[in-house]
Amino acid sequence: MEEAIFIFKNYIQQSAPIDESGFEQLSKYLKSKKVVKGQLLLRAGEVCKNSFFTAKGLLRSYTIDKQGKEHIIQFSPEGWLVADRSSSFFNEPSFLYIDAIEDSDIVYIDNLFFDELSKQCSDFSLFNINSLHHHIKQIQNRVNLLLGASAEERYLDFIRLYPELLMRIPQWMIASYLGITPESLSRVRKELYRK
Amino acid sequence: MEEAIFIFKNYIQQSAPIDESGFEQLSKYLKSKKVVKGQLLLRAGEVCKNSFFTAKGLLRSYTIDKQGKEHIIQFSPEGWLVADRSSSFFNEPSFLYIDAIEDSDIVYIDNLFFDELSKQCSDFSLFNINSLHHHIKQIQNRVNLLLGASAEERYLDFIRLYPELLMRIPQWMIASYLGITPESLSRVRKELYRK
DNA sequence: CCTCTTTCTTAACATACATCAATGCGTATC
DNA sequence: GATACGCATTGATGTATGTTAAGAAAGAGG
Repeated sequence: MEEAIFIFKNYIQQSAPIDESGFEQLSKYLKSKKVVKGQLLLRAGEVCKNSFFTAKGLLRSYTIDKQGKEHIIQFSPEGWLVADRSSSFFNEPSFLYIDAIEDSDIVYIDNLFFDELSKQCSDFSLFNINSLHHHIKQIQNRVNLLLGASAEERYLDFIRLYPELLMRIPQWMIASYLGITPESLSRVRKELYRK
Repeated sequence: MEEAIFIFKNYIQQSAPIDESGFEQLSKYLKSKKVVKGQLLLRAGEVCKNSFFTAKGLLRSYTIDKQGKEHIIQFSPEGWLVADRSSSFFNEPSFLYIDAIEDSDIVYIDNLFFDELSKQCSDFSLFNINSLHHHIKQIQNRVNLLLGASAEERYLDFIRLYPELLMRIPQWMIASYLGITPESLSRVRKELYRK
């Protein structure tokens, strides 16, 4: 078994008690791929047919607005799963782009994988509902910060939540995630040093 | 059966084929209440033990930030269900307030109602997953607007999405929902008349 | 019907953040 | 090792939105 798939299997087994042969059956829905820095995995307008599990490396998902500006929605380092859930679930064109920030080992997971797994294993659908709630909580928190917190506060929150990502992600991307310009982030950081 | 409960029953039956006696059994988890304008239904810090179904009237959910400013998260007119899902699901203190914008008829739905209903009726858990995805889609869209759209664009989007609420909600609340001040919204509107 | 409160509007002024432009630094590329 | 490119920083300036304050309009309550 390829290493990326193996790592993914361990990830799944944490939430669903599936045995080797059960997993084997589902493995037709999985593809391990190496992607290089900058490579696109999903393009806005496409229907999202896969989830992407990062075995090694780092992905990002982002939108592009009318003025052509990117807005980063999420980072996805090792052990994370990323997809456009709405697009998958409703079978609608995605408005997300997903690409690689670093050379990465990714497992492409066909949506059918989760359907099958849920059928075989009720623990997994519980896990799925759990992760939907986590997702809501996380986005909701982001809305709150965007509504009520300054650039500095949002940056501090980012550091608190994702300290290990700080050195791996270029600052202009962090700025994009925070909803500010790279110049502003630079100034925020300068101000924080001063203190 | 009280009218509010009756309306709620119809709402449920749209997604779950439950018969009278089945519903009767679950009705112990339901309470119909009249609430007056301004009345609090949920306070931040409490664990959210209920969902609230609006049979008549209008609710709002909101947070209060460190500086004491309110940020409206959601409006909930007739036929809508509102709750702090994260708080209910994870059994954590809520950070939401919910109160009534108008005198309203509300059904208080104990969280157990949905648990029981899901057990009895698999269609309903499907409905539930569906609505979780809808929720994610909606919040995600809001994040996008906050990241990339001007006050005017956000206002126009609000009008597009909730035209029927425009006259029922005071403008300062709409401003709060949009993440701007009432004064700014007033200017935006003036500017729109001019065009 | 009058009073009191809340909401909306307008204006002057303040500020956080964006934009534009220049510079420097690291590091990939050949 | 020279070139070039992406990224971070800094400064000058611009702009959308916030703040404060006042008055007008609308609505609620007695």
